[in-house]
Amino acid sequence: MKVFNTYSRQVEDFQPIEAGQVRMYTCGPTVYNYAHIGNFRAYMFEDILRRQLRAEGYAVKQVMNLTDVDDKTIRGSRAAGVSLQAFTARFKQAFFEDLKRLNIEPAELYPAATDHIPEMIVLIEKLLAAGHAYRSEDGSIYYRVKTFEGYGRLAHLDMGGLKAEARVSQDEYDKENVGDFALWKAWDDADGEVVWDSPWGRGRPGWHIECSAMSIKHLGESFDIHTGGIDNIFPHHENEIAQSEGATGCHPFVRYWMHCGYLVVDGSKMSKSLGNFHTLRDLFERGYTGRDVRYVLLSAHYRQALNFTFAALDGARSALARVDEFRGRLAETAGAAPVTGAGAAPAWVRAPLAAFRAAMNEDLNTPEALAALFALVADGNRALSQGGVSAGEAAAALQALRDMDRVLGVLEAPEPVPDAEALRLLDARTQARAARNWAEADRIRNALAASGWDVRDGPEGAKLKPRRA
RNA sequence: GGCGCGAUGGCCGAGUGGUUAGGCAGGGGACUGCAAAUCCUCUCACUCCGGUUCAAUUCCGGAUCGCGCCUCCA
Repeated sequence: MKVFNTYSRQVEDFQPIEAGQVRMYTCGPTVYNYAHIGNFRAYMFEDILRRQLRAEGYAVKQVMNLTDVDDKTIRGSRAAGVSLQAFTARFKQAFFEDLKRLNIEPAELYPAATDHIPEMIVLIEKLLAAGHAYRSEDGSIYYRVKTFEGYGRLAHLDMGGLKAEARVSQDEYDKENVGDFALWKAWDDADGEVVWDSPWGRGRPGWHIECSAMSIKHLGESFDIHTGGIDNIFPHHENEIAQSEGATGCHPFVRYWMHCGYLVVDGSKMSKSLGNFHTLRDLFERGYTGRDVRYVLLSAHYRQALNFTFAALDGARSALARVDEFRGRLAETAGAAPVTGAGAAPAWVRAPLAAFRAAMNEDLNTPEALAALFALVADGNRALSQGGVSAGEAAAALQALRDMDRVLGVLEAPEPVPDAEALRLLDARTQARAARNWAEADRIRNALAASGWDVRDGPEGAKLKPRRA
């Protein structure tokens, strides 16, 4: 399997530290609001990555952090007049609900920042002892960036050329250098009751330190993959490297850094003022499903900017309906036929499956993988129409779809079964048609449509299909 | 100013030094009592200007346009 490593800016062969076992850390949500679809692009990318790794036979241990203490969560909880914990609990729950609706596999572990304050303090003490950090007058602790050789390497930034401009906020006036970043923030009024004791006085952790502390604790001082959106490259991931390697002396902290591109909406960055800001919940209210959204997120390569539009969402729905239709045809042909060995699969099943796997192993090329899926659909439909498909072959094709869906997670969908009343009406219509009573037949067809069923007349009689929006 | 990304047919979106990406939409056909759905099938492309090459959408240079990062946004 090949993956693009941000650190080297190259596609590399993936080799885990421990054979057969992948340890990966994925930067999770800051739980101060409902996540938007741009956020979910990252979680989707990570889901596809872990699914493909598993499909290739690796055991995966994925750790995704929950940032439940930072400026935004503190501000939000104070505005809402509730405790930080109560405030973030609500959005943690919403986050997991959303993941489920997108059919994103759960990570093995979801550590929360507030549960790892002692580990962060230990890490900061190590950095202080190593001379990588210093205490400022107000009791905050900063990372002394110039002591870490190679700082800026991940982001390809030359820190020497950094302009000392006015982006330094006022509460950071006592840093030695503008590039230095906070490991520990001394308490101030805005923090309210959000405070922990530390060897340097009361305060709270900086943002970056949590990921170093939690990844080291749960994955070790050196692990395989670390992911996030490209906006995390700098400063967050750059700082993580400096903190982790600075504290442990272990290099490399991470072997493969992987980042997904932005999601834009109608060609523009998502923003509330443009009215193109969408949470997952907004889309559900408009009648779209997690499956529709998931398909759209799969339709572009993860490193490319993805243009999210409602036209794409509608297109996703149509495309998935075609796959559903195909699976239905296969199931009828397969009947109860057993899935035999791979050798029994016809070429029109084997070739797309091989192409699918090759595409996914080439740095998760999901658009090409979807093309392989549709090659299977088209070739299979053609074969079915020509009547030359055996039950065993159809079963093999169904198995191929399941194999693909192990990675895509978007194909299988429960189909509602017609109720007794609908079946009775269908039967009545069949009799009306036999009597050439077209008016009555059409009346029943309309009645069925009103109750959510489409009637499909075919060579083998009429069938009911759930009506699509 | 520094670093980096992108420009593909109506829309979305892969890829390749010479041979079909794919999806959606649209046209045609099959099927049907009529429909719908479905299936089959077809049209439409590689921002511009140079260069390398037998051959460039693909490589190199430049231009134009769009976008991102440069201290806490996935």
